[in-house]
Amino acid sequence: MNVTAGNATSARARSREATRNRLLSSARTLFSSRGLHRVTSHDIAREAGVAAGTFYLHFKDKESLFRELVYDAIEQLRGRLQRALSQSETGAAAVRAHAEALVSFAEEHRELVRIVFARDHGAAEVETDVLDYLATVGAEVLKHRMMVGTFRPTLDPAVASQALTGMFARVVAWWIEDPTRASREAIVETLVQIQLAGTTQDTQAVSQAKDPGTSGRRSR
Amino acid sequence: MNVTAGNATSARARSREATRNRLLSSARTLFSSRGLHRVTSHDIAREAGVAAGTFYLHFKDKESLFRELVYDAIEQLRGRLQRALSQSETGAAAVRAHAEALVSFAEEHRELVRIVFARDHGAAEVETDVLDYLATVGAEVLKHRMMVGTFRPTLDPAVASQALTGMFARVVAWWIEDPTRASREAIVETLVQIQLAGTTQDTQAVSQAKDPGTSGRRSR
Amino acid sequence: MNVTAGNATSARARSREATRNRLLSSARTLFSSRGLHRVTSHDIAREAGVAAGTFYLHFKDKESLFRELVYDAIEQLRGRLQRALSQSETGAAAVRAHAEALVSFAEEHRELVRIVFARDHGAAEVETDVLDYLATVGAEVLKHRMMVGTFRPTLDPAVASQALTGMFARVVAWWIEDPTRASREAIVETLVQIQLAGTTQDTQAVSQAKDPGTSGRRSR
Amino acid sequence: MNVTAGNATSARARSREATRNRLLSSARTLFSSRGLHRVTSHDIAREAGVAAGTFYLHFKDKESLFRELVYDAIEQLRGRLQRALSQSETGAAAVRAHAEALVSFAEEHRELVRIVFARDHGAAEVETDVLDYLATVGAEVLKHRMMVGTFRPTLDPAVASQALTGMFARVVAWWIEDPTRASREAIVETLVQIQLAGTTQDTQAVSQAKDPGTSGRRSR
DNA sequence: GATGAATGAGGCTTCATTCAT
DNA sequence: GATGAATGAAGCCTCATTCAT
Repeated sequence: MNVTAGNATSARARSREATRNRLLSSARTLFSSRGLHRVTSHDIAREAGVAAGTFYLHFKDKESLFRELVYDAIEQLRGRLQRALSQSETGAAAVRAHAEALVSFAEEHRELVRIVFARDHGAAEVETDVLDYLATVGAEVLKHRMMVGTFRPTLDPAVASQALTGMFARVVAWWIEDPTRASREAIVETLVQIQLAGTTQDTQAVSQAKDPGTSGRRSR
Repeated sequence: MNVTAGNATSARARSREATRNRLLSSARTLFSSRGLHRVTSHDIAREAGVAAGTFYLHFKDKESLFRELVYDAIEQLRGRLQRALSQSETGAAAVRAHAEALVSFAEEHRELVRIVFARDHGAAEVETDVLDYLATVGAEVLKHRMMVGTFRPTLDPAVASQALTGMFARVVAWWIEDPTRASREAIVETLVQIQLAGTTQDTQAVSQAKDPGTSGRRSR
Repeated sequence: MNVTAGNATSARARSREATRNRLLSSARTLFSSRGLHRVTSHDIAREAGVAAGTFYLHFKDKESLFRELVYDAIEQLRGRLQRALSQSETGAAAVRAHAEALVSFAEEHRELVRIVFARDHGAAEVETDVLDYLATVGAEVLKHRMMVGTFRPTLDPAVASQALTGMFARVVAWWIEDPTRASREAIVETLVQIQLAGTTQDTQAVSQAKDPGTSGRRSR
Repeated sequence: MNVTAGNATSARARSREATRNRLLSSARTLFSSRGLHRVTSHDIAREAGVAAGTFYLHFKDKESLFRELVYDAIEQLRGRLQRALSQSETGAAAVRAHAEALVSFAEEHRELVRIVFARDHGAAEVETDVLDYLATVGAEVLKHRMMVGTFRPTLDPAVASQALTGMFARVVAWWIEDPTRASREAIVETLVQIQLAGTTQDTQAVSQAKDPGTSGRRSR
C-alpha cells in the first residue's frame, strides 16, 4: 500500500503539475492579448478548463502567477543573451550574436515578449521592474566590455545599459506586434549598426568615423 | 448690463476653468505616482478638493482625463524636440540639441514623464500608443536626415526610430525616477554618443574610431 | 415709478410665464417619448433653452411638473368627455359622442395621451392614479345612467367603470402609438359596439341581437 | 464515486437553484410593492439573504430578472386562459370560463398581477410590451371566434382585442389592489356581461338586445 | 429672475478571494 | 485536490437639487 500510495501520490503530483501548467499557459495567452488587469482569475481558470477555486490552489493570487510568468521569461531571455555573448569572440560578433538571440527569442516567444515588454502590464505590482532588472544585468556586461576595451569608455555604463535595454525592448515589442513591419534582417541590422556605429553619418563625421560605418556594412 | 453679464460669464468661466485645472493637476500628481488604474476618479476629486460628481462635469471619464494629460504632454514634448532639431545647423548639433531638449523637458515635467513613459499607464485604452506616435514622428525626421545625408542609409528608418524612441523613453524614465542615478551630463552625453558613434569600440576600432569618441567630448 | 414698476413687473410676469410654458412644453415632448424617469431635469431645461437652476424656480421638482402636466391633461379630457355626454340625447348617442370625443382628444394631444396612458409613466409617484381618477369619474356617470335606465342594472358600476376606463386607455394608447394600426372609424365603432352590445354573437344571439350591430352601423 | 460526484453536483445545483429562487421570490415581492425602478439589486439581494454580488451570479442585471418574472407570469396566464377557452363548448361559456380563469389567476398570483399589469413597470425596457403581447394573442382568438361565428363581425378584431385586454388588465389590477372593492362575482359578472351584451340598455336597445342581457342574467 | 457650477447620495456592476462539499 | 457558489469591498457614473453670482 505504500507503493500504491507512492504511485498514487506521484500520479497526483503529475496531474497537479498538469493543472498548474494549463493555468500558466492560459494565463500566458490571455495576458499576452489583454494585459494583466484586463484578465480575471476566472478568465484564466475557464480557459484552463478548471474551476475558479483551483486557481488559488496553485497560485497565491493573480499577481503571483503573473510574476512567475514574467520572471521565467526574463530568465530564459537573459540566459539566451548571455550565451550569445559568451560564445562570441570579437566585440562586433558579440553585438550581432546578442541581437540575433534577442530576435530569435522574440520569434519563439511572441506571447512572452508581448507580456514582458508591453507598456501596460501593470508592472507597478511586479515590484522589481523588468527592464530595470535587464538593464542592471546589461550594465554588468557593459562594465566588463569596458574593461576589455570593447565599450566606449566615455559612456556611462548604467545609462548606456538603460538606453540599450529600452532600445531592445521597444524594437522587439513593436516588431512582434506585427512582424510584417520590418524584415527580421532589418531588425537585427539596425540594432547592430546602432551599437557599432550609431545612427549618424554626416560629411564631417564620415571621414572621422568611417570605420564604424564600414564595419557596420561589412557585418551584413 | 452687458458688462455685468460679460463679467459674470467670465467669472464663472474662470472659476470653472480653475476647477478643471485643479482636477488636471491632481490627476497629474496621482497618475504620476500610482499609474492610471490605481487612481480612482474619487481620488482625483478629493485631491482637487471638489465633490465626486464634479469630476464628471469636466471629463467624460477617467480615461478621458488621462488621455488629455498624455496627449498634451507629448505634443509639448514633440514641439520642444522639433524646435531643437530645426534650430541646429549640423547633424551632430541637432543630435545634441535634441538630447538636451529631451532632458530639459524631463526635468521640468517629471510628472508628465513618469506618466507618459511609464510602462503601466494602461496604454491599451489610450488608443494611439504614445511611443508609437513619437516613433512615427521620429521616423519622418530620420527619413529627412537620410535624404540630407546625415543618417546612415543602411539603417531602416522605421526600425531605427523605434530603437531611438525606446532608448530615449527608457533613459529618461529611469533617470527621472531618481536623478541621482546619473548626472544630467552623463545622460546627455550617452544619448549623443550612442547616436553619433554607437557604443562599441573594439581593439580594431579603437584607432580608427577614436574620433567619434573624441568628438563626443569636443562637442560638449 | 409705481407705474413703471407695475409695468416692469407685468413684463417680468409675462416673461416668467413664457419660461414656465417653455419648460412645460419641453417636458411634454420629452416625457411623451421617453417617460418620466428617463428624462432628467437638465434635459427639460436644455430643451427649453434655460439653465438647469431655472427649472426649480418654476417647479418644486420633476414630479411636480409631471403631475401638473398630467392633471391638466386629464382635466381637459374629462371636460371634453363630459361635454360630449351632456350634449347627447339618447344613451346610444352619448356612447358614440363619448367615443368620438375621446378619439379626437387623442388625435389632438398625442403627446399627452402617450404620457397619461403610457404604462411606464412612473405613476407610483403621481399619488392619485390617473386611471383611478378617470374611472371614479366614470363610475359617477354610470350610476347616473343606471338611474336613468341606460345602464344595464346588473353590472357593478364601479367595476364597469374600471373596465371601460381600461378599455379606453388601452385602445387609445395603442392606436396613438401608430395610427395606421386601425382607421379612426374602426376605433370609434369598436368602442361603441362593445358598449352597446358587447363583443359576442352566437348562433342563438345572431338572430336576436343582429340589430345592435345594425344600429351600430346606422348610427354612423 | 460517480454517485458521490452525482450527489455533489446535485446538491450544488439544488443549492444554487434555491438561491436563485429566493432571489426571484424576493424580487417578486419587492417589485410588486414598489415597481421596477424603486427596487435596487441590493434590495433584492438583502431580502433574499444573500450578498450583493450573488445577484449577478444568477441574473445579468435587474432588467433580466424582471423580464423573467414578467414573461413567466404572462405565459402562465396565457396558458390558463387558453385552457379555459378550449374547454368551453359554447361562446358564452367560453367568455365566462375565461373571466373565471382570469380572476382565479389574479387571486392566486396577486404579486404577479401587480407587477404585470401595473402601469409603471418600466415597460420601456421590457421590449415586447406585455399588454401588446396579450392583446396580440387575444386577437388570434377573436379572429377564430369570428370565423366560428361567435364574434360580432362588424368589430375590428385587433381593436377589440386591445379593448378587451385593457379592460381585463385594468379591472384585475384595480381589484387585486384591494379585493374588498368588489366581490369576486361582481368582477366576473361584469366582465362577462360586457362581452356578451355590452354595458348599455336603453329603451330602444332593450327590446333588440334583450337576449344577451338575459343570458347575462341566467349565468348568475 | 436667471444662471450654471458644484454637490453628494445612491445605484449598478465587477472580481479577487474564500470555503463548504 | 478540485469544485463553484457565495462574498462584499470597491470602483464607476448619474442626476436631483442647491446656491453664490
